[in-house]
Amino acid sequence: MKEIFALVDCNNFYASCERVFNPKLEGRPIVVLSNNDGCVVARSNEAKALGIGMGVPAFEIEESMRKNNVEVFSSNYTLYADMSSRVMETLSVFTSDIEIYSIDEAFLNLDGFNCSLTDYGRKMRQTVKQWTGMPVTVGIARTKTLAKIANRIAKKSTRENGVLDLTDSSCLDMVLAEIPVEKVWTVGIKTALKLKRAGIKTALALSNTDIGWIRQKFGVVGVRTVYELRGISCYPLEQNPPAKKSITVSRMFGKPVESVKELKEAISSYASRAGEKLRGQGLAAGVMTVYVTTSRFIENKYFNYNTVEFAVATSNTIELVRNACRCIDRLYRKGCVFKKCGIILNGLVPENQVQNGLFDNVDRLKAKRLMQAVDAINNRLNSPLQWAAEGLGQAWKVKFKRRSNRYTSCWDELPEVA
DNA sequence: TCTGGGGTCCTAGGACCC
DNA sequence: TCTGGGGTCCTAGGACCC
Repeated sequence: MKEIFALVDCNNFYASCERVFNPKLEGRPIVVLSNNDGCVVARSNEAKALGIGMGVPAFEIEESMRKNNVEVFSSNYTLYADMSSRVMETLSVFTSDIEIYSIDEAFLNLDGFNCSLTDYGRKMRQTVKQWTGMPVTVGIARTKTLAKIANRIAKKSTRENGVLDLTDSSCLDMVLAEIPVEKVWTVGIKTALKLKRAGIKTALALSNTDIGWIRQKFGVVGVRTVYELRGISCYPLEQNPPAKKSITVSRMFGKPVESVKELKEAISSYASRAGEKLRGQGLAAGVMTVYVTTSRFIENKYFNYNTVEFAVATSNTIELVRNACRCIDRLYRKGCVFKKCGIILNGLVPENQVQNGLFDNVDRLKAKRLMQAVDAINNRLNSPLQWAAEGLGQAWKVKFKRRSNRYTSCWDELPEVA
């Protein structure tokens, strides 16, 4: 039996989140910036119309944004995460076969629905808007790749009214002929360049390419993409996402770091956050990698990393912090101006399946109780506890100068009605 | 002065074994 | 002591996604 996928995608998600709680922003150009207010990560349609590109460094367009009265926001991840779960919860009313693909996208299986899929898509769209305030677009097709394309067209064309069903469409070839090959899902910048050099410029041309040639030049990923464009599904709906294979915490510094002391404070803070993530998912890590780097944009770049293997997989913050600091001792180089460091945890295993070591003399039960107590307090009270190793001044900490309120998750920041 | 963060999958090549 | 070849496992790096 052939499948039917719907891709529901929030429009300009971060920008729309800001608008939901601030109606004055309706019709205004909005831009949301990355950590440290570094570069543009989301734009409202009005901002796109002004020619503001995705990923552009904020300092380059400061002047033009001021001139055009663009509303600028720092990222407010707490707000976005909460809005995301509201949208996903609403969507799951329409089918339980749902895959949350990213913070602002979900694939739904609409197989076997005995109704007009376009009407059903419109109903979803209206309901999400009414219940959460979030505008979404729906693309429907036989494969995930084609659903992505349907969604793209529905977003661009006002005629579709936010929903496009390409299932068994007689004009699929015409549609694909209009899609530049670099806009196809899984075709990135490098692949697009190679394809274009071979004369393949549209999604239609790609779907008509010889499979053997694709296999040789682009491996199995390329082959899957071609099949998906032909309507043969290669990527099933993933309802129970597989367990995480790695956990990363890394940040650019709010201000450059030159001392080993500050570097250790920062890595301690990230290690602590990584520990929270581990325990939140019921996992323990067997391997830890710490890295440090100077700016990518200078000569004499310095990047280096150090990896530690734990004899017994751990989720104990004290152990993570101690080892992360030892890594910093090995990585630190005097005279370098560091811009970023990070910690990556690998070898993840469920906490209750950790292999104990023969010569392990750590009181793991005691450590576990301590972590549980810390997590309980931090979860309940907006994270008042932090480790001494994280330091007090924290000048390196990420800057969010223009952050909006956490309207939905913080008592002190609820929206007020005058 | 100012350029994000967190993931996954695939492949090539080296190490190692038989 | 010398030789060939095939298989597996692991890892680093590339490419991509949002």
